[in-house]
Amino acid sequence: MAGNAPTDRPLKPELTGRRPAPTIRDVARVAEVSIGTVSKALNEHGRLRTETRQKILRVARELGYRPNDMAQSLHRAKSMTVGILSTDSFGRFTYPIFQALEERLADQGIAVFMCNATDDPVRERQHVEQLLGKRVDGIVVTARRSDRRPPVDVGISGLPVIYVFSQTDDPDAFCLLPDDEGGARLATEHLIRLGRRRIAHISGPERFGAVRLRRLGYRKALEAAGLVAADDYFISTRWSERAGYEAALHLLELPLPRPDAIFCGNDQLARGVLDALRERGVAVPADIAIVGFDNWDVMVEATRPRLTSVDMNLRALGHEAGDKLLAMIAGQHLVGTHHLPATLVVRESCGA
Amino acid sequence: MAGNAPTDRPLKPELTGRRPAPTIRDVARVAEVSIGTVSKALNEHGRLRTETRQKILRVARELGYRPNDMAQSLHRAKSMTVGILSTDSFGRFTYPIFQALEERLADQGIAVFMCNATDDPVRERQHVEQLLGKRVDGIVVTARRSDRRPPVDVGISGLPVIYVFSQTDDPDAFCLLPDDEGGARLATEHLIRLGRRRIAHISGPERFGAVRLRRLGYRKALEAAGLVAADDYFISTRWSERAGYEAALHLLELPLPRPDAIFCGNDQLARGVLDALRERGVAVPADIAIVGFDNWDVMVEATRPRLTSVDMNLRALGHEAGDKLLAMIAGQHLVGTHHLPATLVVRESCGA
DNA sequence: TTGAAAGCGCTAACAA
DNA sequence: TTGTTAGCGCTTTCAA
Repeated sequence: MAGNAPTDRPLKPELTGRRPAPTIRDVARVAEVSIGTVSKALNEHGRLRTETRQKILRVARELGYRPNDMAQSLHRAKSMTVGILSTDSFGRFTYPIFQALEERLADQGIAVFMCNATDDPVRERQHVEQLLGKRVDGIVVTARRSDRRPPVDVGISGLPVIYVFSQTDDPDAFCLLPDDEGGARLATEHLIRLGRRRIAHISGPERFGAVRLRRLGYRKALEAAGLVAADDYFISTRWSERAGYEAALHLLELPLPRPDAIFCGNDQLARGVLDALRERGVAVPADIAIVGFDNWDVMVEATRPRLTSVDMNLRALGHEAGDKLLAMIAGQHLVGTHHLPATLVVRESCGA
Repeated sequence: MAGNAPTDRPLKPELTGRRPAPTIRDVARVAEVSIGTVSKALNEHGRLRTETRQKILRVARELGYRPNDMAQSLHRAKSMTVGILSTDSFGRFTYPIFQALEERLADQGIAVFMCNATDDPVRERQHVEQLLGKRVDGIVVTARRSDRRPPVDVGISGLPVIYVFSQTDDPDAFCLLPDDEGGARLATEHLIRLGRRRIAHISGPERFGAVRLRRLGYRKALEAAGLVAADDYFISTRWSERAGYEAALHLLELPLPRPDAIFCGNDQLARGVLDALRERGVAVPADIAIVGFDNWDVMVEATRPRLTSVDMNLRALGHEAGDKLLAMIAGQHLVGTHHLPATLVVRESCGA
């Protein structure tokens, strides 16, 4: 055991220049103490002679020792990792959620596996299997939200699963969503408060739950104000600027009284609408006020006038997801669907 | 050791409903064979009596056994994981790279840790430490590309690091970038081929390497065609639609002959330019042809006419990054900066 | 064809 | 105050 040089066992550079990470054993050998003692020193556990502790810490530093998480995890039966399973190919919505979630978990020393499985159940299954093999402490599921998705099957593991920005049928599942209905209500109420009475609504395909909920919020706000939501004032179309453009032209040609406001199901639609109105010489917000949904910076700042829009607070959603997942990992049992409040960000397009 | 029921050791549901994953030991116990035999059966190694193998596989399935990757990794000194370190807060560029990379690595059974460290060196350091602790087999670094970033310090580990869509000063580093210069050249050459002679260039802030390289490509193409790049024809501004709008107006007011084409450093600028031109009654592409950069679907499809744009092929970049990282993990030693070809996607805005 | 046991790197309980 | 050792779950060599 005598005082071996640090380069004793492992540190011979291989062909690749890669070298095995030093182990606690290496530290013990160099510091001329037992493994248990090193462990004690590093984890600041029992009592040790200051001198010994110092020496161990010094050696550890010199050797570049860093405990092997896998070995630790094996021992603790806690991997300190979670998996994020996503089926959103684009990432515009899920990326902010990712970020916020990762931020929250990283604070607790938990690392995040990113798994993409765009529209491919087989791939998703492989990912889940892999995550189970890695003994993740929890799984987060996000999705493009056209519809409820089938639940993720984690077998008998009882592993915590949380659905964010996505929903599933399993009544025991825990789902976290933005408040589409509330957001739509906020937008509509704001327009009403500004004196608008003939408020139209252009939105995406009705198979999206979000579309149905936003329409619901829009309707409720109108009804609460004693206004009617004329059927012709609602248009369901694609989620694109061009669709918004066309829908706006259509609205202008209706025999109905012309709307004095249009609440759009997303910012792209709103932008198309603005485009059409400008082309037709309709003043925004003077003649028609516009409100969008998503508060997507690229869109809302580029329109003229800048676009008032509903913000789903995706980062808050991600943080909340992180907190809840941590709670579940800690043993709490959460179920049901929860909605996080949206916010209205007022700019010039609504004439506030 | 006699035939114990499957529920012998672990499977009592805890308070949380979580139960420890069955181990190979559990399988062995239930199947009434030794651990080594189970291992052989599962890994299809040595020769076993078919009967025994069948039984083991059946028991494993019934118990929901799945090998613990951490234990395997510990043994093999290969974690089968890599980390992605990103400082791109927005994700528009890095997300497609992520996806493609993850796809490639997942095919090899390698899982990806996602680490975000937007503009925070401390956080980045923590992430690197964590990844080292997890004994990842490699690290991928992506960044918002305003400038070269300091190299990631992986200590003496000799761990493979690859910089994608980002660059560092370390001459031993391996960097993978889109070919900004080549992309710009493609765009400019295309305009020249269409007969344009007075080609302006509006781009982002010059501190971006991409801006300098794209300008270089633009210039080289002009020079190769015997044209001059008038200094007034180059405008460096912010990366926004509004900036593009203003720059276009500025160009129109120059005492110079009016340009007959504008190559823009990104699609947002191009969109602002289109906006300005439409407002001024300048026909696109008849009077002025426009080409953008990024080929960002949301932009290129929404403009009228639709926008011709340079595609950096980010997914290809991600795939290539995955392949190269795998090669490095396998022991190959790669250095230097490599550029992946960009493509010109022709639409109506250039009058092809 | 199967079993036993060492070892991967670490922690923690127990001995000295 | 320090050392020894039994595991954590798995693979692999060597024995039986």
